[in-house]
Amino acid sequence: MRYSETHKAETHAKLVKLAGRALREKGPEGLSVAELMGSAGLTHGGFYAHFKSKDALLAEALQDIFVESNRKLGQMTEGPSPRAALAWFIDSYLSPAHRDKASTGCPIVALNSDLPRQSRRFRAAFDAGVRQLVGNLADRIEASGLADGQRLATLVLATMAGAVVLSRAVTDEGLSDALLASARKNIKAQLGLTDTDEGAAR
Amino acid sequence: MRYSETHKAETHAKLVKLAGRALREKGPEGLSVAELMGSAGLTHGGFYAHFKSKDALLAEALQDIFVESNRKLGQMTEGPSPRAALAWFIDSYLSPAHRDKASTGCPIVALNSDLPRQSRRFRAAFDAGVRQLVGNLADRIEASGLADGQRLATLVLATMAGAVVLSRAVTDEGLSDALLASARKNIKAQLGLTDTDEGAAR
DNA sequence: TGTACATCAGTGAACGCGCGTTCACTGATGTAC
DNA sequence: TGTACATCAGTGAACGCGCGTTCACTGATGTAC
Repeated sequence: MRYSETHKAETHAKLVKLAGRALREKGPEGLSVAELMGSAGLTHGGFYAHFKSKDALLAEALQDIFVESNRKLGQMTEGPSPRAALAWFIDSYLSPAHRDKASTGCPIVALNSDLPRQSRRFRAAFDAGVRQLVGNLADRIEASGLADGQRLATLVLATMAGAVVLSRAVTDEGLSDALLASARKNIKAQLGLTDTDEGAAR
Repeated sequence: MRYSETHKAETHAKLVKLAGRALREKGPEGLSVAELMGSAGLTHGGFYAHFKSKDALLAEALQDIFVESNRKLGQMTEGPSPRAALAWFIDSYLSPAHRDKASTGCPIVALNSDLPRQSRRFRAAFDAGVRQLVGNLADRIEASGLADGQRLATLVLATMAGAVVLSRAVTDEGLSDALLASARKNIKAQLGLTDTDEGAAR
């Protein structure tokens, strides 16, 4: 079975994408090499033609997740005014949809408590990703006319991540929704944005 | 080797305490039965004289952690004025010491991303613990003369947990310290407390 | 008072299982001659 | 044009390991007679 020239690279990319989702759903320990390969329609032995080790895969998958997150944030803020874009980002981050779908959500929420037990490599990728995201968000905040973007961005991201974390932990859905809504309102107020639900909330 | 009447209960309590620390340090999957028993000076076989299963231990350890957390919060708020007590709690939650010692810290920060993969029993214990903590905090907030304690307490806890989560993820210590400091300032401002570092911060 | 027996927290060998990793192999196709 | 060989993504059996869990056993002490 000879394959096309791009075939291996395509398989590799597919594995990274699948791993990114499995990583956020099941965590680094829960992601199994055999299961991942199976989900791509392959057998476990082929894994090592693509990655040096499971840890190498995890780091690559995490990098890809952050690249994707930053790309999405960039996309969001292309069209509308900086203020509307910011409101939209906050609404979508603090939406019940984000809470309910960890597999495509923010890695900070999905992976933070696994972090201390992971390899230096993985933690470095995480750190770099967070910095990028904060920097990106800081730019949007300053574009909205606010000073001290870096500090505000860090604070906003921490608050949003904490709110989603807690909203996932709480069993009562009404309470969980209320928490997200009140976080949306609170953060927007702090950024001087009006809470008109311009974005994707609810 | 016959033991005193209270011996078994003492051993049981000791195991729960040790498990509570190991749980926050290594996570539910990282905590090994054999290692736990070894750390108590026992062999792994004896475990099942104390707990029906590993999962039963995890749930019991988690309950104990939350009981302890609530006890501490109660203690803190006994002596001083409600406002000073609240400031003290915020400072100690957002302290570098809390960031650096997960094994005795807040379970929300240490365990949140493991939660979705745990048993119903474990998640129920977590949920109950969070509710207690929120209720407890809401009481302190209302005692400080603020309305809407429940909503504020949830928001404050989410923001604090998010800040510690992020401060643990960031490698740069200066940046991590700054994040905690700015969260302290921000939360106190929202609660109408002056940021005079009345508590244990730095 | 002395002996036989019951108690029971803890021991340690053994189990089945899933994991990450290795490696000799396959087999369809491109290339050399 | 036809044959022999090289290529290489993927296969699948096998490995060593640590895990949670089971269970027959130990042995110091309290109790019964």
